[in-house]
This record gives sequence, structure tokens and C-alpha cells, in this order.
Amino acid sequence: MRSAAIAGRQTVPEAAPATTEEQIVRAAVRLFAERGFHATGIRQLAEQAGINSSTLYHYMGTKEDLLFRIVQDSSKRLIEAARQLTARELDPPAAICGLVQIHVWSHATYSAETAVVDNELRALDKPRREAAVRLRDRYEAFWSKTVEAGCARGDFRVPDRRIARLGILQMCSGVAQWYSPSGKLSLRDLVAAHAQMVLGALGASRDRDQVRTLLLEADAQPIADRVWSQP
Amino acid sequence: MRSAAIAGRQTVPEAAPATTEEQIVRAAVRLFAERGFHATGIRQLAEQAGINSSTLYHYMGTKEDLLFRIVQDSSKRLIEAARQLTARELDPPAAICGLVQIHVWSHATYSAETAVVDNELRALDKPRREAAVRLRDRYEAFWSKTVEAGCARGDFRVPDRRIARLGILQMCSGVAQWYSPSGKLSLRDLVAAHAQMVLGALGASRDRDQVRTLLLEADAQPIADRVWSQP
Amino acid sequence: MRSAAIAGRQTVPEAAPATTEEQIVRAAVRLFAERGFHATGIRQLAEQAGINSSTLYHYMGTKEDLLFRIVQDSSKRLIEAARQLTARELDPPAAICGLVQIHVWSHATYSAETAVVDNELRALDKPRREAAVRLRDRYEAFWSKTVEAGCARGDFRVPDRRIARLGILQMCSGVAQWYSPSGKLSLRDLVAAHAQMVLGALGASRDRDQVRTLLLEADAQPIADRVWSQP
Amino acid sequence: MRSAAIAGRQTVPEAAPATTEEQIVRAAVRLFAERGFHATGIRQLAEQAGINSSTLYHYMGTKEDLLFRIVQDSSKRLIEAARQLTARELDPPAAICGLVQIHVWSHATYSAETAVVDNELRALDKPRREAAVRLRDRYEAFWSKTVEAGCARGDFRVPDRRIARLGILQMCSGVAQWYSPSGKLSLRDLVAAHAQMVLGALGASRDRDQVRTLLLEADAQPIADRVWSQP
DNA sequence: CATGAATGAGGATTCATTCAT
DNA sequence: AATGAATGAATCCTCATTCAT
Repeated sequence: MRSAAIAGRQTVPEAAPATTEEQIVRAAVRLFAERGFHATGIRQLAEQAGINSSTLYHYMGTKEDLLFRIVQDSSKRLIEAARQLTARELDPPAAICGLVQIHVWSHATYSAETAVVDNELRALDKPRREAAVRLRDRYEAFWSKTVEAGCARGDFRVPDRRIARLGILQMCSGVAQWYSPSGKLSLRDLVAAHAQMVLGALGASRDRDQVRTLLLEADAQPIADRVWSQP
Repeated sequence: MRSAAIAGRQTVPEAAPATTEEQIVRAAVRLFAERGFHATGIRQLAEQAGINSSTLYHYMGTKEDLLFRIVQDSSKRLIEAARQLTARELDPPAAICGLVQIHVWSHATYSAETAVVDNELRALDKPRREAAVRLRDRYEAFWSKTVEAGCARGDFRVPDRRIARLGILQMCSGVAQWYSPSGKLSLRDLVAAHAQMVLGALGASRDRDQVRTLLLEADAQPIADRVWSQP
Repeated sequence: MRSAAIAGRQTVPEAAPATTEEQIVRAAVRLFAERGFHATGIRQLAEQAGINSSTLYHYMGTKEDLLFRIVQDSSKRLIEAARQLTARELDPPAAICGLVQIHVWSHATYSAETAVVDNELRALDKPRREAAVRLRDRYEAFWSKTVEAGCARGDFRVPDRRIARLGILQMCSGVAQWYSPSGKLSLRDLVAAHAQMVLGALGASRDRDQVRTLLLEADAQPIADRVWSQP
Repeated sequence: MRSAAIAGRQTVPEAAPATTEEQIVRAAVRLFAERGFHATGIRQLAEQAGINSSTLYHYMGTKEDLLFRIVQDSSKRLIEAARQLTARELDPPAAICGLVQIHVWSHATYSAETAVVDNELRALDKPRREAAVRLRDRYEAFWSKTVEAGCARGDFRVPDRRIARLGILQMCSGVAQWYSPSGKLSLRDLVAAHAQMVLGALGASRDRDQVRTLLLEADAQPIADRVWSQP
């Protein structure tokens, strides 16, 4: 198991002393990602947040409420980033590189948050799970549209657009499971490697220099950075 | 436990009525895949297997033992398939197509079993988790070697071999999450699409006809079929 | 507070060694009567029944299920007794004496059971509370009919039949709160006194000898005895 | 706590807007009566009083303190009413009618307050419960004395004086459970019906006109009205 | 006067597991 | 081979209450 990657957040240093609520959410994100929702006890959660377990209930409704909040929050950040990117109306190859940049950067930097979104939806009850799936669908729609556009323009050639979208998303999500920001592989290289693989998978030309150019053109990392820094 | 029971959705219909043991393993595979290990209660398990919860303990040791056996069994099948394939010493492009064929077919056909392997390792205690990880590593080693060989021979061009291996494996594992054998997408097309995307991601030439030829050359599905049918 | 009266059951000695289930129900009846449903903890309940608190859940569903079972059981016994009595088609004065005999005897002898029925209905959720109220209404209908008949025949003269029914029932239920079977007041005298008061309240002639005769005619105690002895 | 707050449904409309304290007591009376002491949470109490739950602790000491104050206050009002009535030294039949008038009117008009006194004493700890029981005994002593006197004078003929006292009190208390001031049954008729039944139960002559005369003679409702209106 | 934060004890219930039958 | 009874530990969550602000 590649759990080392879960460490997460240290990238953006935070000056303000963490409020109790923040500490709870952080603890929850970490534990839900590491052990899973059902394997995380309310007492561990409290302990990790440095408070008594009953105090949790001043801040979260239910344990499940807390999960849902986390899922919702992280999903919305990704959606917002994709929205900002696609608003630029780049060509499909640049657009897909931008999406990869956002996705991979987010999954590498906020691996715990994204792992929760990717793995713990099934712990939600039906209405919330459906709400979470709708959010995920809204996010994936940005990918769909870009793939469609690229195929329509002849930039991409894929056997099946849906399979392609699912495949490249899955590939890029994988980094949350193994990438460690403290290792020697840089985020930049990680992103570039994925962009190159994605372009290849989509049947687009994928020369290393072209990829570099497309990533520069997309310049999506600032977007990702921004959406994850907002309160 | 006769490990034949793990097969799940039987491709080749089996005349023999399921033994109690088989039913337990089937129920476990289904529930662990659907809800996760920790969210699966021993009583649900028993109910789904059509027996009393105490009776479970004649067949499985612990709930965790049961998980471990499932993980071990499924992992070994994949390993055995990959072993048989690589024993043929195909050229890297054909070999990688064969691996994709095995992996995708297995994840599509035995989605519950593979999902358990992919998602529930963290529920195992340390020694068992490490044993399971060793099995996974043995399996992935076949992929590593093939990627290495392809890169060495110039068939593949990737920015980072480890990232490539992880990326394509992740992509191919994804099918367990969404593919439905009862839908209109055929297994053959599913496999072909993935082979094509994987070749692309690896920077190999990925003309559709070439892919078809490589898949025919690899002819790995019979292997997969066989390893999953064994007792 | 007159809690001494709650002791209850010892009247009918029981040869068979109490099963776990019986012990649970007895403990519940006693505690629900003494302290009330909400003031009775599941652990006290278990302790009084001589078992571990988790074992309770093999026998009762929920604590509330247990309450409902007790309410239902006791209500049905009273209904059955009243049914058997009214089947004799006595004259209203004798019939009302019989009802008093059943009611007072039951409330004196099974004070815990009847106290639970009388006081703890509000702890039930809506559907069960309504079911319990329906049972109570079925029981009180026997009283209504008898009062009506007596008024129609001129045996009784009351300002308002509904008030009368409620008043005399309430009066007779009171014994569960204070009567102690181990005190010096005999059940026979207790019943006779209430019969006399009820007849008076209903405006019927209430000479002591008449009351004695009516009670003999009704001869309802064997009925009460019987319905409470059934399993 | 200014005890005026306990009044509840104000017969005489009060101009002054309810103080926080009054609202707390009103909420407590209502909830303790409806659901019982143990089923009433401190937070519901606060919500119903329109304040934060911590604020409660400025007004009540403990939840149990609050219950005790309510019990004490209501008990004292009844005692005071009975004292004023018996100070008139009426003949036993008129006196008993006056007591019924007070008791029934109070239980009908202040059903929540009286229900709390009648049902929730067991939630008090021993010293307070005993204090509450002493108050109840002081109240019931007025009834005892009147019954005794009536029996001594030959106005009443009862098989057992204690049983008689308990029976008629119980009968009259019942109205708190079912009477609705907004229904079509008037308080006057309710009281008259009970007076008539009580006289009958005591073996006194109970002609309707006599009852009316006795009630007029007792003229106790103004007393009840007054004691419940005092601050 | 009023409150939000905080807590320890305890609420009911379910957990995986054992064992005698 | 199979089960019903039993349990201790743990589950999530709510309780009444305190206190600094």
C-alpha cells in the first residue's frame, strides 16, 4: 500500500493558528483518506483534532455530515478550477493539458482530500451520495466536452470517447495514491509526464516539447493553487 | 476453502450446486466490493450467504482472514496469468497488449474480486497487508519488465517508466468501477480500446489495425479465462 | 410516592425456572413501572435480568419494542377478560361490578404491568402509540357499553356518560399506585369497596349487601386470574 | 424565580410581556407534562423558551431544581385553595363539593401543572421527593378530614375511608388527562358532574339539584381562580 | 444577561467472536 | 455441519452541566 503519499497539505504554509473547526476537518480528511470513513472512529477523530469527542458535535452534525462537507468542498474546488480553465477557450490539446495540470496537481498536493472524494462516496446515504455524484459529473463534464471537441476537430483520435474520458481521469487520479511531495519527483515533472501520457492515450501528437508548450499555454497551475487556497 | 468459489459471476456455468463455502466467499466478495470491508457486518455476510452468522466461523477464521484469502486468491490468479503470458516472450508491444487484455478482462469480468484487491488492502493488519503488497508487486513486476523492455528497444518512449507503469495500470483497473458486462459495450471492444490507449500513453505507434494484430498475437484472453476458472 | 405497591407478581407462584426472556420482561415491567421508560437504562435492565446488556438484543428488538410488547400483552389480557365477562350478558349493575372486579384485581395484582400501560404510552412512537390506544379503546368500549346499557335501563343515572366512564375507570386504576398485596387490606375488600363506590358514582343503589350479591353474581375474579395466568 | 410564571394558560390575560423566566417555566411545565421529565432535554427546553441552553442556568439551578419548583409551586396553590375553603367550615357535603370544584377546575385549567405534580414526582431525588410528598399529604389531609367528618356525621357512608379518599381524588385528577378547555363541555358542567359522582361514591344523597345547591354554597371557584392568579 | 465552546458520563445499539449444544 | 445464546468492547451520539467571554 502506498500510504506515504497521503501526507498532503504542507505545501501552502498557513500563518493563522488553526481553529478548532479547521483542526477537525483536517483530522477527518487525513483519517478518512488513510483508513476510510468506516474505519475511522469518532474518538480517533477527536483525538487527532485535539479535542474531546463530544466537542466534535458542536462543529459537525454527524460523522457523515462531516464527510459530505469534505466531499462537497473538494469537489467544488475542482469544478471551479475546471470552470476557470475552460473559460479561456483554449484549443482542445491545450485545454486537456490544463485539465491534467489541475487534476494531477490537486491529486498530488491535496491527495487526502481527493482520495476521500474518489473513494468514500459509497459511505454516504443515498441522497447525499447522489448529490456528490452530481458534483462529480459536473466536473467530468468539463473533461467530456474537451475530449469531444478534440475529437471533433481531429486533434484526438480515440476508439470510444467515454472510455477515453474515464481512462485518462482514472490515470490522473492515481497519483493521489502514491505521489509524495517530499520525494524527489517534482510536481512539474509529474504533471508533464501525465499530460504527455494523456495526449498519447488520446491519439494526439505528444512530442515532449509540444507538451511543454501546451502546458505553458494552459498555465493552469495558478488556477489550481488559487481554488485550493480559498477559505 | 476450495478457492474455486471465488469465481463470482460464472462465465462458464457450473453445474454443481454452490457449496456453503462458495456461497460465503461469493457473498464476501460482493459485499466487500460494494460497501467495503469495514462497512460489511458479519451478520449481513451470513445473511447473504444464507446461513447463520456463527456458521461463518466454521469456514472463515476471522473476517479479516476471509478478506486476506480473497485478496490472495485473486492476486495469485492475476500473477499466474501474467506469468503464463510473459513466458511466451512476445515483443514488448504485443506483451503489453496481452497484459492489458488480461487485466482489463479480469477487472471487467471479476470486478468485485479485483475491486477488493484494489481497495481493501488497508483493512488488513500489517503482516498481511505487506504480504498482499508483495503479491501486488510481483504482479506489477511483469508490467515493469515489459515497459522496461519496450523502452530499451525503442518501442516505447515515456518520460518516466515508473509513472508510466502506475498510470497505465491505474487506467486499466478503472473498468472494475464502471463496466457492466450486461451493457452493450463488448469485452472485446473494451479491451481493444484500452490496449490502444495504453500504447498511446507509452508513446508507441497505435494504429487501430496494429492494435488488433497485437492483441491477436498476444491472444491472452484464454489465459485469463483459464486462471479464473481454476479451482 | 406510593411505590411500595409496585412489587406485583408474587401472587401466582411459578414452578418453572424463569427463562432469560421471562427475566428480561419481568425486569422491564418492574423498572418501567418504578422509574418510567426513559429513566430506565438498558444496563440497569440487563443487570436486573441478570445478563449482559448486549444479550438483551437477542430477545427484544429495541427498548421501545420491549415496551410495546409489554403494553400489548397486558392490554390484551384485560380485553380478553372483559370479553369473557360481557359474554355472560349480565345485567348492567352486575356487569359493571364484574368489570370493576377484573380491573381492580388486575391493577392490584399486576400493578407494574398495568402501571406501564397506564403511564408509559407516550414513550411509544406514533404508530405504536396509536396501536396501543386502539387496544385501550377496545377495552374501554366494554365499559362504555355497560354504562350505556345501565343508563338506558334506568339502573344508572349519570350527568354525562363519557365523564362517568372516564371517572370510574380512573378511580379503579388508582389502586396500582398504592395497593400493596402484602398489606392487611384484602383484595376482596379492595374490590368490594371499589364496586360500591362505582355504583354510587353511577347513581345506582349501592347497599353493601347488594354489592356483595352483584359481585358474587359477576364472579369475575376467576376470569382475571385465568387471563393473567396464560402464557 | 417569580412564581407568577407558573400560571401557564392565563385565564386573566396579562398585559406584561412574558419575562424570560416565565417563558422558561412555561416551557418546562408544558414539556414535562407532555413528554415527561426524563424525555425532556435541556435543549428542547431552551428552544421552547426561545433562548440558548446555557442561559437556562441563570434561571433554574438544575433541571431537577426546576421540576421541584414547579411541583412545589403548584402544590402550594392547591393547598392554599383547600385551606381557604375549609376555613369556611362548611358542612361536609358542601365542603367536599368545594374541594372537587377546586381540584377539578385546577386540573382542567392547569392540566400541565397538575399533571407534572401527579406524574413526575418519581424523577425527584429522595429528599425532594419526600418534600413533595409531604406537600401532597398536606393537601390530601383536607380531603381526609372532610371525608372523616362526613362519615362521622352520617353524611357519607363508605366501606373504607382511605380507599374512598384515594378513589375520589384519583377520579377527579383524571380530567387533566383528557379535558380540553376548547371543547364544548363547559368547566361548570365538568365540575358538577364530578361533584355528583363523588357524592355518589361517598354514599351521599346526590340529587342533581342538591349538587347544584351545594356547589353554589361552596362557591369555591373564585378561590381556585385566585390562588392560580397570584404571583 | 446571554452565549458558544467545551466536556465527562452515559445513552442505546451493534460489533466480531466464542461456545455449548 | 450448524446454530442460538451469550458477551465485552466498541460503535455513534446525546446528556446535563460549566465556564470564559
